[in-house]
Amino acid sequence: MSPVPARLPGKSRPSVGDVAALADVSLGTVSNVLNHPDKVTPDTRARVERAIAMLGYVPNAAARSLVMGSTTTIGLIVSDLDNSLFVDIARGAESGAEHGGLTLMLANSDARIERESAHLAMFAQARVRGILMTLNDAAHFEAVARVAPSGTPLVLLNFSAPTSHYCSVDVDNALGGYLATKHLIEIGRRRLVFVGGPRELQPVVDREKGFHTALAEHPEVTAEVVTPEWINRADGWSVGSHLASRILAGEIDGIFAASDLLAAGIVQALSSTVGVRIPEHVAVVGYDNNQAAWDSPIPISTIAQPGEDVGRLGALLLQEEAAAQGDATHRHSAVVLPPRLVVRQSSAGSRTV
Amino acid sequence: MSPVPARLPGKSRPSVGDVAALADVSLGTVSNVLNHPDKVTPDTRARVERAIAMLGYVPNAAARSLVMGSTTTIGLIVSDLDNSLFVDIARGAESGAEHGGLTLMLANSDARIERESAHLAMFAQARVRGILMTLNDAAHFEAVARVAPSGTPLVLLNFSAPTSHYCSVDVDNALGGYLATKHLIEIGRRRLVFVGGPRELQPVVDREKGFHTALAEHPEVTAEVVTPEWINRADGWSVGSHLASRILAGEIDGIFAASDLLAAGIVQALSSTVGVRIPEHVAVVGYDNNQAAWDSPIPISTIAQPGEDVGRLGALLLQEEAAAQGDATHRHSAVVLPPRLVVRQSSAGSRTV
DNA sequence: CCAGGTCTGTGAAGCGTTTCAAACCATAGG
DNA sequence: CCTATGGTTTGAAACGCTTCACAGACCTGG
Repeated sequence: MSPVPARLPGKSRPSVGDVAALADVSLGTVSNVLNHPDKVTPDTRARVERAIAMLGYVPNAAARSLVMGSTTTIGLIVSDLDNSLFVDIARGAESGAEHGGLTLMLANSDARIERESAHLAMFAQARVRGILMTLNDAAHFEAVARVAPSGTPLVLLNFSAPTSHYCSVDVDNALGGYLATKHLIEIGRRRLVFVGGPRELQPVVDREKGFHTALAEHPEVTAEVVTPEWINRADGWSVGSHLASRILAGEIDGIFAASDLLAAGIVQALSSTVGVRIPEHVAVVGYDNNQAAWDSPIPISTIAQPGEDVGRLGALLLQEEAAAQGDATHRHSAVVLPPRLVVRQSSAGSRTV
Repeated sequence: MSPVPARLPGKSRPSVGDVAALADVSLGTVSNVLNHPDKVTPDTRARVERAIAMLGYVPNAAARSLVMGSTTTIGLIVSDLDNSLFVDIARGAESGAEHGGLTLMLANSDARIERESAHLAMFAQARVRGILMTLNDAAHFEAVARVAPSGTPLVLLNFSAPTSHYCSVDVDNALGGYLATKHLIEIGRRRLVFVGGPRELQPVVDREKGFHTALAEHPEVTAEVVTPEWINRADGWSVGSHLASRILAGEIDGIFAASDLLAAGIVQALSSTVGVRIPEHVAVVGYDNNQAAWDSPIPISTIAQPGEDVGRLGALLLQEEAAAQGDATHRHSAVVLPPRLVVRQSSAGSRTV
């Protein structure tokens, strides 16, 4: 009665053999029903399918991949599931994988090298078709390059491969920095501050580079750089507090922060400073388009990263590379996607002074 | 020179056989070096290990699990990676798995039944040791119960199994509702509103239940219930706008919202209403301890869910159940964890009126 | 010098699949 | 009635690994 077949305690799961016996056909036929249904007479197929249903047979992926010599899975290692950018990337990667009939296995490394290595090793043992991996800095890259399983295509995400041994999909952080700065200048700001993080974070360094590029085009704009310890809300808060008096003094009228959390902290600090108005006295632009940006009391302008595109494109590149295995003609490509500016209240309109 | 062995294009990956040949030992010995190093003489072991390194040999998990008859992996299906609660659960599950020497495979279903089924099927084929799965409502449970692979332990998370066929780890939403309401009453509020979501969401229904339980203990408190279409920020915003005038009129002095997003929307709407002060005129408590709650201009009191504990405990229960496979003495347990109140500015201190 | 015991290392069997050459069967044409 | 013809079905081989009963080497004490 129950669709769930009661399996005797001692009995292990049914195999093709059991199905074949029940349907009174050979092993090969059962396999054909599963993989080449058209090669089997309709009524034989029906008999086999009934047997499969009765036994609750589920193919064993391990056995299949053993004989096939490859799996139908790709692995993705992300560095921080708490950051919505990486969730977007995961989403994109999943859709890219699905497009090629593959399934995605997701692993979270918390940006810790030993966890990255462990997951890499695990994926290698699982003989995944390929591995997607987000990376934040050069140190991690080196560690990864050392242990990366040869023979398994690896595509780097959110990072530009310094060597031509890997494909990569990155977002143009310099362009993002340029866009943010340009925007501040275009709405009339002339005294800018870049608030960045530690030098180890390559993306932050690149964003600052874009900041300076935009400035180079506008000699009339003055600029300075503040480097907090990290790029969280708390860091933003203390930077904001420090800057408040100078803003009131008119020495600063535009802030570009290297992350939305940083920007949100700054906005929070400034909002609670009597007399400072955003965006009238100072315009603020963040980076990432995190929830923190639109969730802020004063919604914050930001640079949005195309996370889903990064993931999807990475998955596609991976499949391309996997298909070209052994074919020496494959050239690793380093794709760089453009971010885009999202204007919100924190930098709306032009200067009121 | 390079630690990465250049594999000839046509040649496939090395197997135990290749290692054995190079090290001049038998297959069994290589296997022993890998799995029972103590059964092998130190220098034989060294020879084998050198061969492994030279060839860049990586064991094939499929072949191993085929002969072993089981894998060392457990699967987790979460319904929404954008919600930090589920990320917490994933973290906990990972640590619980690790504790038992297992690895976690993470899949995201976006709360769509067809994706849940697909992942369930995929895990079944992969012969995972067991499956952890977050569930939001009874409809999903029924769909899942229909397709759940028999023979693979399944533990439900964030959901209380209505039947005794599954273990489950849930959070006591009624208690959470009770705690929130009790808190509002204790800081002196007497005219409360519960803002909930649609009836399909069991957790919301339970939270409301707790609301009424607390009220029953305090006949002097009046209460009403508002049911927006959904529980997002936008819904909160419109509820807040509606309620503003009544708050000014003194008809309402405490709000318990079924989610932090809802609460954040309400706070946002009220903050922009001239004359309404939080918490002086109205105290607000949310639910979930999402980023939205502490990120709000006025940090919002909330009920924090022990997501990591849910995940970790789930993983442990799963291992217990897997170990007891076939042993009829295993009783499925339905664990219910208590949430806890986090007081922030939105309900700080006592009434000022 | 030999019986008995202790370690090491061996190699065949088997795990659940897919594939592919060969066997089978029925039908149609000569 | 015999032989091609073509579509179905068969079953052995192979995938990479672990296990386990055994063989070989070495040592110990009598």
